[in-house]
Amino acid sequence: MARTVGSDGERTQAATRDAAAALIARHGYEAMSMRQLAAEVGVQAAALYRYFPTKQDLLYSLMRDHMDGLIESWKAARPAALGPAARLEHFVANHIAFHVARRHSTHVSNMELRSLSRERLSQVLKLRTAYEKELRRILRDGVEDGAFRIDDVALTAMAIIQMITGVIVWFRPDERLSVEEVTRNYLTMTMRLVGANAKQEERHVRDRAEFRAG
Amino acid sequence: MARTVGSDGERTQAATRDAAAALIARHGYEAMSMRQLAAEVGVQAAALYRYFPTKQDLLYSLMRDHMDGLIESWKAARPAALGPAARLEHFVANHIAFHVARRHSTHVSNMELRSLSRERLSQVLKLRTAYEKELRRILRDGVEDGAFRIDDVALTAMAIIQMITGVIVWFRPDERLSVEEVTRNYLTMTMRLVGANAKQEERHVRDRAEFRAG
DNA sequence: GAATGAATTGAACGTTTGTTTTATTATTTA
DNA sequence: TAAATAATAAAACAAACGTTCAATTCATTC
Repeated sequence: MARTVGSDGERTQAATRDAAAALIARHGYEAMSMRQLAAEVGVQAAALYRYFPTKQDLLYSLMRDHMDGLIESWKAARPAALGPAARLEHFVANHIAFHVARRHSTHVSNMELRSLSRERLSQVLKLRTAYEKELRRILRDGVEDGAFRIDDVALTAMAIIQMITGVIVWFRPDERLSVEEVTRNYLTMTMRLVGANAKQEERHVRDRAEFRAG
Repeated sequence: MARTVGSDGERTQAATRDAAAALIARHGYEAMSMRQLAAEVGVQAAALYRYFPTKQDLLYSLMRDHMDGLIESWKAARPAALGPAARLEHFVANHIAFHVARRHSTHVSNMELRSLSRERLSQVLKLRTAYEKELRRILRDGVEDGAFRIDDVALTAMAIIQMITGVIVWFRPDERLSVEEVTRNYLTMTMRLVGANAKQEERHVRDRAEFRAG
């Protein structure tokens, strides 16, 4: 036996990525064997090495794509000319939407950093830091123009990110709450968390209406 | 070679637990080998099997102890006769103090649930649920007596737990902020998150003073 | 000081691991 | 239709894995 009928490199590679994300999310990177992954894809283990030189290359590729996608998604969603409150709202909404839509790779990116080599770890962390910087910027702007009351911007940024990323730990889309309801709740909690006052909340609601109007 | 001079079962077992928590926290359960663990303890791998029948027994033991300790710690710290706001404050403070003091086993308990067998997983989850129930109770009480403004108690409880457990992801005790400062920040954020109003905040400050006085 | 039990070593077991190599077949190109 | 290339299977590799077992030495008790 060798090449099979209907075999297609691109399809195999894509199927490998999907299956790997799912398996690693469920069992962990170390617990997933290349043979197990290959079986899921419907191929022999050796075939995977045509697309990913090593197991760790596969992991890095998943993480890298996840982070690139996250940053890209925020670049596309972020409003340029709005006030801090409205920008924070967009940030939270985009973050939740992105992560809920990518539960598997989110789990991988959050849990398997320790399986990366030094250089690759620092590459991924660099992207992560850049992303977090966007949030800190929003918070700082909000403090400066009086929209937020925050004691420590860096600490608050970490708290918010932990909170809104944690959605995927308990949230199941087919249960009691919809993504929209969950997002609305987290938006409310976030705005309170940063001490956005009522007056400010009114203002950002107005901003949002203007933004959506065009 | 066989029994070594000064060897002591209890000491070896305790050292094994500590080393295992540290190694699993750093490299993951699957990535830690029994030989690696034994080397850390200063013993041969076979010796570990005198104290833990299998590798998974060791993991379960760590998690079990962690959860038991957490619940025990809350039982000892929780104030009986105070209002929701004061009780919430105690909950958050105790949670952060406990987890910061036990970074390693916290990491293990949060990351390695998937390596447990079905029955053991459900045992640990049962404890976890019981603990979370305590928080939900506080939140519900606060909603009922008007101290908190909360849309969804279950969702808010998860958000708070994710947020305050996340401390150990970024916090290092030897850096910019002390545990006390960090805790104070998280307390403020939590109280705002649940919509505790100023009037209520005053009240719980008074409660706290009374609690500490008596 | 002999007997008993506790603590550990060292070697070995069968599996499984990530990965490489070689051969073979399917598809595409000329 | 022949040649070239892409995609895979099958088998094999050494290394590492969790675990077991018998032998051996330290510590304690009588």
